[in-house]
Amino acid sequence: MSLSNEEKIRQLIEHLKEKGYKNTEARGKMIKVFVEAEDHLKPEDVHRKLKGEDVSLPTVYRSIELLKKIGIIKEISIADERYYELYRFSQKKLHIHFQCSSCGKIKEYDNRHIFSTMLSQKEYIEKNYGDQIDDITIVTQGLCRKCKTKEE
Amino acid sequence: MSLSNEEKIRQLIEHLKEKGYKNTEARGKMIKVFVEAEDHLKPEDVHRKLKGEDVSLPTVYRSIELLKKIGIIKEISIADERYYELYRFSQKKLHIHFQCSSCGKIKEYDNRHIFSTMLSQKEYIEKNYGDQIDDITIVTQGLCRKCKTKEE
DNA sequence: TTTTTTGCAAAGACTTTGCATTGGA
DNA sequence: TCCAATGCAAAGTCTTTGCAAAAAA
Repeated sequence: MSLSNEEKIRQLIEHLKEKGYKNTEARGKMIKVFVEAEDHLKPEDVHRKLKGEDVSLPTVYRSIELLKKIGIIKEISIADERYYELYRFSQKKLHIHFQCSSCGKIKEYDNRHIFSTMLSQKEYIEKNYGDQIDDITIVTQGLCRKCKTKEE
Repeated sequence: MSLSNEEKIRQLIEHLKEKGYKNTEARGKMIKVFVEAEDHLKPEDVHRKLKGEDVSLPTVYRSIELLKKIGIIKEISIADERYYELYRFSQKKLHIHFQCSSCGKIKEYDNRHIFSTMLSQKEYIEKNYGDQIDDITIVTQGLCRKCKTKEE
């Protein structure tokens, strides 16, 4: 079963406090944005979603840094842009993104079969190289189905 | 069998000319840097390697853009930094990077078994989603063997 | 009250652009 | 020769920082 957004937000704010940081208005609002977005956002996107909520851009950057540090969100670099997305409560710690080099759209492959293969690769690497892998980000690029059709 | 660096450079310059661009000193030197580096470089790294060769930073950026456009190098984003590496002649069009979150070092997993699994995943995605995948970049993060040992 | 967090303005890092000059074919 | 490519300086982005004011605990 999955938690409601309100419950997730509550737990994340609890986590923030446990780590010794203050539960401020700006942080609460940003946590809400990430929980509700269920998507990867640029700092500018977060700021835009908070328009009229009086959260300055420097605060957005500072809070992103903090939320990242305590594991609430994670950073992904795609085509030299930084994106952030909810890390806790994302059942999967593995993200497979696709960016179409024609239309620029980014989507995510959410597929049980791919996931299980990737996780077995992770275990293979950990066993054979001795490194501990906490996070895997896969970015694929190419032509999406729609653009492929157009070009034919 | 693999080509010598000189031969690779020659062929890449040929490719440049075929595409209608001039074979200038700056471009030749940069191609040489990428062929010999066999590693991912930041624009600043390329510039540093050309110290004393009179290639300005704007030219480094402009040439990187060009070499990328004609498929000689490719861009990778790791931990919000842009890197570039040779794309042609890299037998593998698939790169699996690991960045240690403790010491920051970046290495590459170069392993036949992982590669073949990843390529089968690529085919699986292409068949099931209809997208055409030209490039896969995998960035893993965690603790490398050395740092893991230190922390224990 | 005390310490952390915030907004503002300014500074920084990295990247791109305009334009006159140089250089390749 | 003629157009493309380069260097320089300047302008743009995006991101970070110093500091006084405001807000949590």
